[in-house]
Amino acid sequence: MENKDVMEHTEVKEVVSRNFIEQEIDKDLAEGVYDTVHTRFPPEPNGYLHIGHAKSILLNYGLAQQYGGKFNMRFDDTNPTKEKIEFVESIKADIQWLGADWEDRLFFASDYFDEMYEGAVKLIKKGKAYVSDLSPEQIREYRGTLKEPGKKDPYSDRSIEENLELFENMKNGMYEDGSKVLRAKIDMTSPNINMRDPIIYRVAHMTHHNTGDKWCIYPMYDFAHPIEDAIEGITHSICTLEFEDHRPLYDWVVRELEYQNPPRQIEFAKMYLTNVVTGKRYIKKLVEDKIVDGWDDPRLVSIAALRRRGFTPESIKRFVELCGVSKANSSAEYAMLEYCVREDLKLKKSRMMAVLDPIKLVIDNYPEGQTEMLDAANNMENPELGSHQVPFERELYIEREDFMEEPPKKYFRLFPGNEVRLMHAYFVKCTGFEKDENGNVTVVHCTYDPATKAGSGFSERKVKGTIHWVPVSQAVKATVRLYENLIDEEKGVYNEDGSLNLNPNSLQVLDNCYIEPAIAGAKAYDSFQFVRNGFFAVDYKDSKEDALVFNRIVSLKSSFKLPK
RNA sequence: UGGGCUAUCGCCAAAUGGUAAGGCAACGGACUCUGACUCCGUCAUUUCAAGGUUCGAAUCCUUGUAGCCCAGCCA
Repeated sequence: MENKDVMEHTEVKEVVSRNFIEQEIDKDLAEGVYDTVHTRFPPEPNGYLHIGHAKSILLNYGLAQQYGGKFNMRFDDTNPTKEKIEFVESIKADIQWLGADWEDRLFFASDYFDEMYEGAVKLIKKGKAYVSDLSPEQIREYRGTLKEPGKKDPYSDRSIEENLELFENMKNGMYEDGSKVLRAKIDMTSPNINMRDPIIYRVAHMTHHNTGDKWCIYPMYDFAHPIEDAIEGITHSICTLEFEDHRPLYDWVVRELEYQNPPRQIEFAKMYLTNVVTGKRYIKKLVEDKIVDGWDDPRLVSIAALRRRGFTPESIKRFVELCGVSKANSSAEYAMLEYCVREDLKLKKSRMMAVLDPIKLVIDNYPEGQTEMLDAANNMENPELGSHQVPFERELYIEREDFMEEPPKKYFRLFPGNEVRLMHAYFVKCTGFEKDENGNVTVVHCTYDPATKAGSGFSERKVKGTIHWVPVSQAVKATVRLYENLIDEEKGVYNEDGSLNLNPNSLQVLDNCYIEPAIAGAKAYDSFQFVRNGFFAVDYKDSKEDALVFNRIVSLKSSFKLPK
């Protein structure tokens, strides 16, 4: 008996392998290097967050949760020339939306400027830092190249006293921007360029969004970051691969500053997504050229854009989990993101009916003027979501593509003589159709079978197709914006000339759509409608317009293709 | 002979010397009140390449190859 329980328990328990960061942390914990896990997300407030940041946020937050540790939010605002206060709020909002909770630990690197200054003084006193008068050009020259070692900075032999005085003068605003810097004295011949006496403080007479005009010297990332981490008691400073070469410097700083239990940096590969534009340069151009309407245009992958497009925090979290963490450069397929949102939404949201490209369906044997209210389950697979009423009447709108005059083989929808189910309603059999002078179908005629009412248990015969509809007299006219990926899936990101290969159909405005009355005016209705193989979502950017956003989440490839 | 990092299915990714997990995608088939969903099945004799060590190698060694990152007073 007991044995059986154990067996069942083992079977139920999913065997999840640990990613390399978890393995490193496990080791640290086992060896007693740290007795807790404390992570952080340290964006520079110089732009909006995108899907790539989501990975970092969720990774850091997830690790803290998993190990019962803490997660800090920190703005890495050490360069006033690039940062704007506006971004601070949007970044905070996005992180909260994603569900990463920093509790009361919201910090700014600029809060530590005093301690950083003291750290610099300490280095000078140890003979590990000096003030250099070299110009930016000279600094570059002396640094050497990737293959050649650098040359000794002629100012590197200044006395401690002189350096102390000079550095204080720097702080006191006695020098012009660019005229003096504080450099760490490490090794000008190091094969690692970051170790060739890196600049750790520069002069910048600029008002800082947080510290105002208190400072005119600002620490460089390489010097500031390890200090920020150490002050906050961060154990694992997780960042992206391009900082790998900076790790020796990170370790040098915490060692020379003699921090106890210093944090350690671990790097992972950034996440790229296929068929989307991630480069800031390109996004800027897209915005400038008015191809997209801003950084939160639903076709972009900023967190705000994904939110507008209908993605949920849960779906993004799941996506990040599915992608995993490694040190190999890779890019995930957009299809995986789509899978995650479908998975998240399919049991959670109501599925309403809407017709995007309407054609009239007349049920000739249904009494004129009669309306009956049909009960429509909000979600067939999840009864807990309840139901709502849909008025049914003689004239309905159906999707134009749900009728074909001459159907190809295996077409299960409406065509003369064929019977289909109207979702939530009756079976209807196509009896004919009308065309206008251009040969376009304008009206489809059919008859319905009262015995086949949904929910009646009718089982005499079956139909292969089911189509959605809305009642003509009560449907609400709507404008639907249909978004698809910006990049053409088949052709890749770039054209041969290097320009972006944009999908001309990435945005289609459909202004002749009809939605069922239940969602009329209910902008905040948290509904998604699976329309054959996609869904549309209410646009979250409420103030913008009353449009619904149609989002073709499921690839059209998986559906029945109409032969051309 | 600059340095650092990476390489496992179309895309992610596990395997830590014991005989290539899993997910996405794709493809069959069953089911279906939306051709969706669900279900069931298929999908790496081989891990960038070539040698070597070993009873045994994706894992260790050697030599190559390919890709990414680094010469901001950016982060």
